[in-house]
Amino acid sequence: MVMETTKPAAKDASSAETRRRILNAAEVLFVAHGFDGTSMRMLTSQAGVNLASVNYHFGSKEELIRAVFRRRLSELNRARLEALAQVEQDADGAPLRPSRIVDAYFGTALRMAADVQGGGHLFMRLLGRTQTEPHEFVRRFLAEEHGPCVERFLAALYRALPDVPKAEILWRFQFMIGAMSYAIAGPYELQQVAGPFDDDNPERLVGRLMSFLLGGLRAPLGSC
Amino acid sequence: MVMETTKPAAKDASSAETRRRILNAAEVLFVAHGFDGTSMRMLTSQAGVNLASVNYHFGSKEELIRAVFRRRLSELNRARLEALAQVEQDADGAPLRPSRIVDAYFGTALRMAADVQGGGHLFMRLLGRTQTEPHEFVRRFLAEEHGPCVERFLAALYRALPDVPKAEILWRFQFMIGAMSYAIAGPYELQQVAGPFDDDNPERLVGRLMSFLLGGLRAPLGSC
DNA sequence: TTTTGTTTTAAGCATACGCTTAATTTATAC
DNA sequence: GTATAAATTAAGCGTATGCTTAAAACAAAA
Repeated sequence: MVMETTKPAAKDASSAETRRRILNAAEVLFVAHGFDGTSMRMLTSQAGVNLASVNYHFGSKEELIRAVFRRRLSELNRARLEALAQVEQDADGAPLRPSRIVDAYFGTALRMAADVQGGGHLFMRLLGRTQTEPHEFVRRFLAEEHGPCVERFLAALYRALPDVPKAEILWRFQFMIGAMSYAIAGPYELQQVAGPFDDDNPERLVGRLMSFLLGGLRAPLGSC
Repeated sequence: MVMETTKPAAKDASSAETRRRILNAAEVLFVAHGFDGTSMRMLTSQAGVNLASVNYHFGSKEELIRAVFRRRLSELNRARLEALAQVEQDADGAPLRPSRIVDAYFGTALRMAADVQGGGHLFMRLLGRTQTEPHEFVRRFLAEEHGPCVERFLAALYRALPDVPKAEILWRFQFMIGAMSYAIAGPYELQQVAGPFDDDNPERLVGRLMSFLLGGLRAPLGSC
């Protein structure tokens, strides 16, 4: 199975290329038709590879799904933690501003989502729908992948907002994730009603969402 | 096909009962496994009816999906419009307070979602995932069903917030829908990280979300 | 009771699914 | 070159899918 005596050389290049094509096709089709709605035959023909390639390279459809997420998610969460570290460094011991924490988490994601040609946009749309994903293995896998990153951000928010009950912060974090997901998914339904938006510049979307999220995060606690 | 000479009597009761059982089973299984993940055989056996019943009563699986949404959505949007009418009546000609409008739309939905035993909770979870639904006929159908209601609420918000650009209101409405969806879906992932919430009382959830939404809606416009 | 229309039932059809397999091709190592 | 491992290919396996159908069961009308 594995070449043990010598280095893989160009052989792996071919293998890696096939894997890349499969992952890219999977990203496109999973967003468009869902996991169940994307058959191996659709997928492999879109990728221009043989039907058996997915099972050869990834083992199963389920493992392919995991690989699709893994590829992008590790980079996203790395960027998030790096941004958070930068915020902490800038603060230089002083308490962190909540707005900086929120930007490190959600701003980083939105900027990845703005990367249309690199595929980040597609992936973020895929990621946004997984909270309510029917397949449990997907939810479980994502919870594991996100876990360490989310943990650190929550801890940062607890410290930055010592007067706010933790349960409240957790819920508001949940709300913010929802708002972000729908920001990325785009206002399909509203456009049907209100006509096309006069402004759907992705640059401005970051500012719009950030403003909204911070307003929500800083809202008074009691009932309104 | 249709009994024309006499009134249907008890015959329809049986028919309606079968339909009701199918719709209820569909709601449960669609939430748990998605549309594609729910087969006609799963569905009919859960409902305790014959496999052919769905096609007999609804025509196809696709039409069944539409019927599942129709049943609850007409009631939800009726309640929303009624709540908005009440707000307008209370205002008695004066400008509406945005918080009242938001409550009429999102509070009504959340209160329906709090109705666990009546099935409203299940349905609202189903509804929350449809924004990013792969099947286009579902998104189109929902846009049509929601259209008139959303249109009226947007118009109300435009009037209540004359200084805010319409595009901004539309986006914030989109963000609010996302936050609500995730509020209803529940913080599954965060619970994995932060442990079980010390408070997930659905009563308080309404207050929590309302506070967050209003904070977001009233946030300053410029970049932060 | 007979008739008429509605609903339920069991069996089956055509097709699509994920995945496997044996053979072949391709590329490198010796 | 020959040997060896990796990757690709075409064919096919067993099973599940949505849906149809013809017959049976049922209920109300005449």
